[in-house]
Amino acid sequence: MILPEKTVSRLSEYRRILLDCLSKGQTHIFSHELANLNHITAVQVRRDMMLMGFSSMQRKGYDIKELIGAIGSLIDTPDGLNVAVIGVGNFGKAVTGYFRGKRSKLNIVATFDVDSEKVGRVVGGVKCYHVDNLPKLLKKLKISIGILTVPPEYARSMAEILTDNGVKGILNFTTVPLNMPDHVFLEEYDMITSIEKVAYFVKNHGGGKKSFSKATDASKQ
Amino acid sequence: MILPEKTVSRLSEYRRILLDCLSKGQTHIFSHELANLNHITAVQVRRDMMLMGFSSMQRKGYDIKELIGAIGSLIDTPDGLNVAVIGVGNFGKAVTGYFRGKRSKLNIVATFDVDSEKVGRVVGGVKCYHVDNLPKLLKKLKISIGILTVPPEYARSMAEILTDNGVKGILNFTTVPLNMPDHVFLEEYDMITSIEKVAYFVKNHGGGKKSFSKATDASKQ
DNA sequence: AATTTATTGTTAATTTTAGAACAATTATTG
DNA sequence: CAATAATTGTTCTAAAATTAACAATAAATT
Ligand SMILES: NC(=O)c1ccc[n+]([C@@H]2O[C@H](COP(=O)([O-])OP(=O)(O)OC[C@H]3O[C@@H](n4cnc5c(N)ncnc54)[C@H](O)[C@@H]3O)[C@@H](O)[C@H]2O)c1
Ligand SMILES: NC(=O)c1ccc[n+]([C@@H]2O[C@H](COP(=O)([O-])OP(=O)(O)OC[C@H]3O[C@@H](n4cnc5c(N)ncnc54)[C@H](O)[C@@H]3O)[C@@H](O)[C@H]2O)c1
Repeated sequence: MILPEKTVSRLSEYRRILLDCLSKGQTHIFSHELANLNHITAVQVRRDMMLMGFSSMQRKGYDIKELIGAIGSLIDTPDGLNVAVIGVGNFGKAVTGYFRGKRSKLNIVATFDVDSEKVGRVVGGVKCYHVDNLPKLLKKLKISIGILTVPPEYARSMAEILTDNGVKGILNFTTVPLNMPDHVFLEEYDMITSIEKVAYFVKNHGGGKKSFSKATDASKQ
Repeated sequence: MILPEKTVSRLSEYRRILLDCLSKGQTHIFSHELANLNHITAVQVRRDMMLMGFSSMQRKGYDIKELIGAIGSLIDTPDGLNVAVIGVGNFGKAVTGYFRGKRSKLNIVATFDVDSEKVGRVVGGVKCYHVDNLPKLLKKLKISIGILTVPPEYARSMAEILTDNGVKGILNFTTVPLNMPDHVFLEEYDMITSIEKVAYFVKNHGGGKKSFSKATDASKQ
C-alpha cells in the first residue's frame, strides 16, 4: 500500500526529530509533542501513524526507537541505495558534502563533472569521474538515484543518460523542468520559487501564513 | 485578494519559463504550451491566470511580455526587497552565488558569519559582516527577508534576531523547524526530505508518480 | 474499585487543489 | 460570409489533504 507524498515527506521529518530526541535519552513521545516539534497538528501526526500502520501503547506515547524503525522500514532499502551527483560546482559540492554520512542507507558513491580540475579528485568527500564514464559507471555501481546539479543547458541530456542506464529516481535542482518516463520518480526543487513565494507573502500579507490561531489539540503542552 | 501558495509557486515557475521564451523572441504563448513546458495541465494554467485576473486575446494566446509584467506586479515589490544570508559556509555561499542577479527585485545586500576567514571579505559576490552587527545592519539596510544557512544549533537564535529586527520572511535551510510569530512568513526546505521521498518511491514503486496517462487537454501540441 | 484525566485511533466534515466539461469567442477556411 | 476549428474563461465535479470530533482505552487519583 502506497503512502501519499505529503505523508512520506513528514515521515522523513519525524525521523530527523526523533533521532534528535533519542540522542537526548528520550524514549517515548506523545503525538502532540512530535507535532509541536514539527509545527504541525497532533491530528496530522496520529493520522500519519495510522496510514503507516503504526500504533502506540495508549497513554504512553509512541516508542521512539520503534517508530524510527518503522519509518526506516518504509523509507529505507535494507541494502541501501546508491546515489550519484551530476555536476559538482558550488552547489553540487555543497549538496554532496551535506548528504555524506547523513543517511547510511543512501550512499553517494560517485560524482561526475567535465571540469578537469575536478575529474579524478575527491569532491565533497566523494570521487569525481568524467561524465563520459557516466553510462558505464551507473550500471557498474548500480546507481538508482541521480541528483542533477549541472548547468541548465545540460539538464535534459544528463537526465536522459540517467534514465537510460537504470536510474529510477531523480532529484532535479536545475531550473529546467524535466519530463520523465512513468517509471522514474522525479522530484524538483528551485529555491528561486521558494524565495519568490516568501517575497509575495511578505509583500501581500506583511508576512504570516493564513491566520491560524485556533485553540485545538495542537496548542497543548 | 490573496493567492493560494501553490498558485504563487507556479507563477514563479511560469515567469522563469516565460523569460526564457521571451529571450528566444517568442511573443505569445498558448495555455497548453506553457503547461507542457512546465509539465502540468493547460487547465491549471488557465485557472491560475483567472485567479490572478489575467486574460488574453482569445485565440492568440497570452502576451508573454504582459504576462511577465502581471506576474511581476504580484510578486515583486516596486523598490525591491533586501535579503540577507546568515551563515556563508559551503551551502550559504552556493545559495548566495546562485541568487545574485537572478532577480533584480530581490537584492542580497549582506551576508553574515562568525568565521574571521569570511568576515570583511566578499563571499559569493556579497560583502560578509560579523553576526555581531546583525541587529544593527538589519535595520540600517532595511532587510526584510532572511535566508538561514547556519549550523543547526544556531538556527533558533538567529531566527529570533531576524524577527526582532524587522525581517518579515524567512527561508530556512537548516534542519531545525522554526516557530515563527504570525506576522512572519516562513518557508522551510530540507533536501534530505526530498531525497528520502525519492528513495521511498524508488523502493515502493520502482519510481514513477501515480500513473497518469489520460488523454486530456494537456496532451496537445 | 470507581471516577477522573489524558491520549489514542478513526470516522466524519471541511477545506484546498486539481480536473473535466463546455459555452463563448475569435480567427481561419472554403 | 457561413462554416469550421481552436482556444479561452468559468462552472461544475472529483480527488486529496487537513482538521474536527469523539468513542475507546488505559493510566492516575480518590
Ligand atoms: N535548485 C536550487 O535551489 C539551486 C541552487 C543553486 C544552483 N542550482 C542549479 O544547480 C546547477 C549548478 O549550479 P552551480 O552554482 O553549482 O554552478 P557551477 O557552475 O558552480 O557548477 C556547475 C558544474 O557542472 C559542471 N558541468 C558542466 N557541464 C557538465 C556536464 N555536461 N556534466 C557534468 N557536469 C557538468 C561544471 O564543470 C561545474 O563544475 C545550475 O543548474 C543551477 O541553476 C540550483
Ligand atoms: N536544506 C538543505 O537542503 C541544506 C543543504 C545543505 C546544508 N544545509 C544546512 O545549511 C547549514 C550550513 O551547511 P553548510 O554545509 O554550509 O555548513 P558549513 O559548516 O560549511 O557552513 C556553516 C557556516 O556558518 C557559519 N556560522 C557558524 N555559526 C554562525 C552563527 N552563529 N552566525 C552566522 N554564521 C555562523 C560558519 O562559520 C560557516 O561558515 C546547516 O544547517 C546545514 O544543515 C541545508
